[in-house]
Amino acid sequence: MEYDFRAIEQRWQAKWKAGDAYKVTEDPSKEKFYVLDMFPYPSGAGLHVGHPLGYIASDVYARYKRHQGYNVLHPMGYDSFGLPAEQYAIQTGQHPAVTTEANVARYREQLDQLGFCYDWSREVRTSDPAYYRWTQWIFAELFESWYDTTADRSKPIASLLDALNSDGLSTVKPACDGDWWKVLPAGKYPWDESFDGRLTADQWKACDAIAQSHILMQFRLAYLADSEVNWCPALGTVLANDEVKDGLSERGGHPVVRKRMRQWIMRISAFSQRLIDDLNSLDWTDSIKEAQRNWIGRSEGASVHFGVAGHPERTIEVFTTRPDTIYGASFMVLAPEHELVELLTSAGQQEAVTAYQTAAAQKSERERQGAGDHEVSGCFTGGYAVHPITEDKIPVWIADYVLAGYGTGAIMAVPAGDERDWKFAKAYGLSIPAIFEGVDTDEAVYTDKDKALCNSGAFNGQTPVEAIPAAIAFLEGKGVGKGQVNYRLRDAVFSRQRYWGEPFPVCYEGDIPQLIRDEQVTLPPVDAYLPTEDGDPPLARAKKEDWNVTRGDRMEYNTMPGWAGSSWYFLRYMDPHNNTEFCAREKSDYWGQVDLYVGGAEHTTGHLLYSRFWTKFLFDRGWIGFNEPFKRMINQGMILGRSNFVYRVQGTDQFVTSERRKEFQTQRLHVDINLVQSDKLDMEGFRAWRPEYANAEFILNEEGDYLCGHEVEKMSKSKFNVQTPDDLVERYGADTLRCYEMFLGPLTQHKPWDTQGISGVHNFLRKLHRLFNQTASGSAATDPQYRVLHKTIKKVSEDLDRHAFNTVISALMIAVNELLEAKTQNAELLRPLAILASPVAPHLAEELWQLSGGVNSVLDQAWPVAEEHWLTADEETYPVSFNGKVRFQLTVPADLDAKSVENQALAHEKAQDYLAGKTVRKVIVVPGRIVNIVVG
RNA sequence: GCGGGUGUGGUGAAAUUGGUAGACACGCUGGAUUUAGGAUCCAGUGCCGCGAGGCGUGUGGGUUCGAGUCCCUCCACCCGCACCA
Repeated sequence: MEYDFRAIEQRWQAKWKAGDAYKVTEDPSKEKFYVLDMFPYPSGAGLHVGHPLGYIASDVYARYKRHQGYNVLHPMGYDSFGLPAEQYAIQTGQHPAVTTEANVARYREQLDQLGFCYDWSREVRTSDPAYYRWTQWIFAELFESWYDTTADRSKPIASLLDALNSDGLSTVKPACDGDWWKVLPAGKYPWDESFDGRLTADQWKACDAIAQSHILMQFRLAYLADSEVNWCPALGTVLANDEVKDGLSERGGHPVVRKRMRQWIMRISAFSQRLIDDLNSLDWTDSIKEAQRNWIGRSEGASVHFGVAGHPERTIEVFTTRPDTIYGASFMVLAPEHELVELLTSAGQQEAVTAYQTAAAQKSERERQGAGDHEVSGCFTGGYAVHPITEDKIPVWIADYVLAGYGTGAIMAVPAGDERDWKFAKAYGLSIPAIFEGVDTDEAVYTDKDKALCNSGAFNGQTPVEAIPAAIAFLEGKGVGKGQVNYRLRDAVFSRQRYWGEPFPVCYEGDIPQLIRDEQVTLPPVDAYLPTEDGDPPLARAKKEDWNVTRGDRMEYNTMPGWAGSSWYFLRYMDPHNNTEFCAREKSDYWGQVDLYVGGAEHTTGHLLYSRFWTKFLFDRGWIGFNEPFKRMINQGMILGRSNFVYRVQGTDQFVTSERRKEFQTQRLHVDINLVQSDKLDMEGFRAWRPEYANAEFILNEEGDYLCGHEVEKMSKSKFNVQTPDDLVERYGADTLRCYEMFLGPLTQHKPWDTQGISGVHNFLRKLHRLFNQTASGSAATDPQYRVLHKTIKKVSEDLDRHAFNTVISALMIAVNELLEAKTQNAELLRPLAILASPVAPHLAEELWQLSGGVNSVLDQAWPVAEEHWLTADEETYPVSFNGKVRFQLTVPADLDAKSVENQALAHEKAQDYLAGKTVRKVIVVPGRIVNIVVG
């Protein structure tokens, strides 16, 4: 009987669907296992063969865990808010929901044909109001929370109000901007210029409601603030730091500039240390953990206050990791945007400073970073700072290389010990005090830490390692500085000036935002998906009656960023239809952390950071019982395309075969891989492909073929190298495609797609099918056949445990080859093999399970156990080597002791050739492995 | 510059604790068969050599009876971050 994969796959997909085979419910009697895929953004292009790689791997693992008796949660959904649908809407006027719906349907169709074991009753879509209602709820709870830095926990805002009313800020330390009282919007506050942030209960109570709400805003975890944001004019929206690459937007590659805007912001920075510390509890690769640490960017050092000459009441605060080098600070540099620039600038320098500031503001982020080559530029303010120890007056400059967004936006420049400061000093002729013993820092900068300090007062003779803590203590004693830990991680901008995202559950009364919590705010229809003429976001176009809720003076016009919905979706799968909570605590207690998270490595840094942040927040507030979302994570490698090329002789319609292209001046052109078989071009097909090739003539090779060139590169439409899973499922079946993608190589590695190899895997499934079709009643299984089975059980189980899916397929191939060779006909023996094959080839496995007399579905069969006695052979064959070179094989009884093995090896007739005239110095016998005879 | 990773046949790769390098496939070569197909079956296939044998896991060294695996050096490529004080 032929392997009719179409009939088999259709039959079982229909039966599984009819029987709800993949539906799971909480079952306290069973141990749970949560296997999650990164849910896709449903793009219009559909899936290519690279997309399902991770889905197949997680599916295989989920099925394996189910066989092992776990209650497996394996859901799927869509990250369905996003830019492409909106941009399509801008162009066509079609509502993004319509585009999204169509794309989702297409994705579902493609996913279904691969036979995944998703429980589709748990599907979520981030753009579904029933879902984003809870994204809005989490936002609202963040708004209603503050971060207690003493307890290192998020707490409800009510507890902060209690504290403010009774003790002001004397007993609580909420996470906030350092100088929160300086950035308050205009209003009436009961304090004067000298206020330093130590708010008393009386002052608090003396504030009116508006002032109180402004103050409270400074402590909320979701807060509104004017801040420098990454503004992308082409996209008309702000972007988060991780959405900007090299000063260009990640999507579309448009220039990004800095702009000051009032935005919703998430206080993720309060979680910095926990986000670093808790990485230790996770089973992730070092590279992902490192990327997280890198992004958070912790550095230890000191904050130091320099005086301002002529303004004894003001100080310039800087952060430094090298407080030991403070005696070498010969000038200061402020970011051009620094608030003290105005005060410091002398009349004579005013013009130059303003020009420099203007130029800096107009530069794009990319230009400002010098696009890699770090040119020095700066401008003297004309003002001076006072060194906190020597009390010398040192000049203050502004320069691009000091970033407003890091530290305090100001540095003490130590040219002797810092590369950039040194370059800057050289460029502008500033002094470079020598502070390292025996180092001429006039010639080159010295950044190592193994020379003692000099010209450094009390620190003279100490190495930096000793001097750093000493310097911190000294500065603290003098009251001009203190030890400090700094993080690169900034608070995350949470507003987007787009239509296709979650609307905020917020309205405004004046400029005071009010939460709307009793009714869900849904996206109103708009007449166009572009900003208004006043530059307001698209939602400002909605008329009052278009909103389902209108309150206050106006609604919030911004929407939430793409990462909002994807930061908690793994929780919603646990309780997807709950309309009173985002997820019932009993459900999240049962399902717990994601045990295995599979996805691409491309955009994970931000996603992981944000999901971890929200998870910690929800944990702090007691809504879930774990503080990290993903216990273990695997990044699948990218499947690369294999492009084909034709070579057109320049200025002609002639195309030359790859072997002879050097004889001509040619132009290399991508050709559709569907027109190429084993690099041979279908010339007729090529002519028919595109009108400009209709008259193509070919210069062929000796065999009369046209051979195409090839190269491995990313799959993309424009390279005509996209392979869709649909074609392959049609031709070989889902099981073949699943097995082939797993067989291709280690999951985590990038690898080129090569359709040719698929025939080997397809053959394997045909042979497996044949093996079961040759069973005969009454035929007994032999011992060697049992050994093959149990060896395979062991190998497949171990390989699945360590996610080595490629060798699982090899092991099954070997088993099938050997069992066919051994003419196995016993159904009893074969049945466990169907279970072993079921994770990778579920349809065929089910068919063969039934065929071999299995009861119920193969899906629920217990995973077979390898029996030890079948794993040991009666005889053992040792490779016998002389001085490490294997010379012959020696077969002995398996239970023979090492000494006897040694004797037999030495007595072996072939050994005599190698022993002649030599003395045996040593014999090593590794039981079950090898015999090595050392002669000399 | 910093951090992470990878280098093994013509190709994808295997070798889990140091123990026969190249399993399993693809491709290729030869043969058989055939309803001529992108089918099936058999044999061969790391390199050099007629052979015995020698050489082989990016380079060079080291440890060891034994190294793809451990240590040091250098090289190449890929990915992430990057004027972060």
